[in-house]
Amino acid sequence: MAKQIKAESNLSTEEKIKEAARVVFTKKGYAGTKTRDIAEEAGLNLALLNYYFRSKEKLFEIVMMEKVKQLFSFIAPALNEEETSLDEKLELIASSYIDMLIKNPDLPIFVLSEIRNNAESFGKMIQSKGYVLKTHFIQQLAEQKKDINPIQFFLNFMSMMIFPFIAKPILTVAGPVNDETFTQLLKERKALIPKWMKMMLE
Amino acid sequence: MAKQIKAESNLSTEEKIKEAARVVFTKKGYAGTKTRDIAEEAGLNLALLNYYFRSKEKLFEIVMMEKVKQLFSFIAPALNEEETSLDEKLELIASSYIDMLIKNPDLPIFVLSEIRNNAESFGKMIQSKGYVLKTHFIQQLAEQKKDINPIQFFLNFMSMMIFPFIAKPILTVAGPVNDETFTQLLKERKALIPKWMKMMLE
DNA sequence: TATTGATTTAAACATTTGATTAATTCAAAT
DNA sequence: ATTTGAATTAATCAAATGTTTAAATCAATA
Repeated sequence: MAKQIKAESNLSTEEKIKEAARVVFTKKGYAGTKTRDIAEEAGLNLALLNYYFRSKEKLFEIVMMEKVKQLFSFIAPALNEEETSLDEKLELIASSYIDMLIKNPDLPIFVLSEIRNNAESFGKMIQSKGYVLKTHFIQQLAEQKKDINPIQFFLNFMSMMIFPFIAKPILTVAGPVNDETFTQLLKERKALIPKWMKMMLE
Repeated sequence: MAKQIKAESNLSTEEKIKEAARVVFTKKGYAGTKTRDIAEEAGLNLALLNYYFRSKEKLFEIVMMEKVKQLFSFIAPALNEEETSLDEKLELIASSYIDMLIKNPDLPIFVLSEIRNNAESFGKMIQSKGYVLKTHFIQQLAEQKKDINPIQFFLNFMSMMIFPFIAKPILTVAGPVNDETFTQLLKERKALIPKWMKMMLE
């Protein structure tokens, strides 16, 4: 029995291709993805990729743009929220961002590897340079604790949220972690990371 | 003027190929690397790759094995050092590990991406499963603070050391960081990370 | 129903890519 | 100097891969 690639759906052909491209590109990266992989994943004829999207590269750019947004623009607004305290920001961001990453565990490693391969062309995708340092989040941080470098603090925050997803393959292969315990670990981190970040401020 | 790929050297042909393979594989990943790239980087005839190493895959396995060792076996012994206190371990590991990463900034993203693409086959490269949890480091941690999950703590430690190198392309493109300030940031972290880790234990 | 244009398909094309081959060069041993 | 086997090279091969083409199918409209 030939394996069913995807449940038939009422998506448009164009959208089916895009969705398949998301799946395959995210899993295998640009260089590792063959246009035939995407066609098969979508259950569609190979020529349709070029019919709807001109080229592999154009299709990739669309997916990449989406994924960069998904990874970054998620945090940006929360950092600039005027209403919330620094502690609240840490809690809200950690909780929602980790939830998002649990649903998209391949997202960080995908975006970060691809950016490395093509650093220049992603300058455009990123909004104004130095945005992070001008946010309310950083202001609040500077007020509360003057002797910590805001970049270092922010880097710690991002590290602790994102790195586990990048290291997941190692943790499951080498360490005492399987798919379930990994998710459990991550859920715990939603509350733990803000706690640890606050400890660093004392 | 044709660009000089590599300074002539007295390395053996076999070693020249391996060195070129290290450079190109680490920068572009397995799928993104063409055997002709490696030959050109080495300044050698393409056929020599197969003459000395049978295939691209075999050559890759050799390089990958090296790089996995470089990334992991560096920490393993230090974690099990009987002589040093927990605080000392944090300081020694952070300092030497970050130094190593400054010299090999592409190492983490390379190894972690490739493992994702081929998780199974790297189970063999990693030593005994659950090694980390049996180390002296973890014992000391359990004694000092019983209410913290050792995996979480260790994950934080690794996150804060490794993640900045993975995020480097973004930091330089989007943020207020260039190559010099990045290295400076990382040097500061050699002393800061142990300090933060200790704060988490209070 | 016939027509028209969009959509889909199988086949083919040109290039890239990993690998091999057969000839040549080189260095050491006789 | 000759011989011998290893090392190197240019050329080639076969498969993979991104793309295009021309024909077939479909759906809407006249």
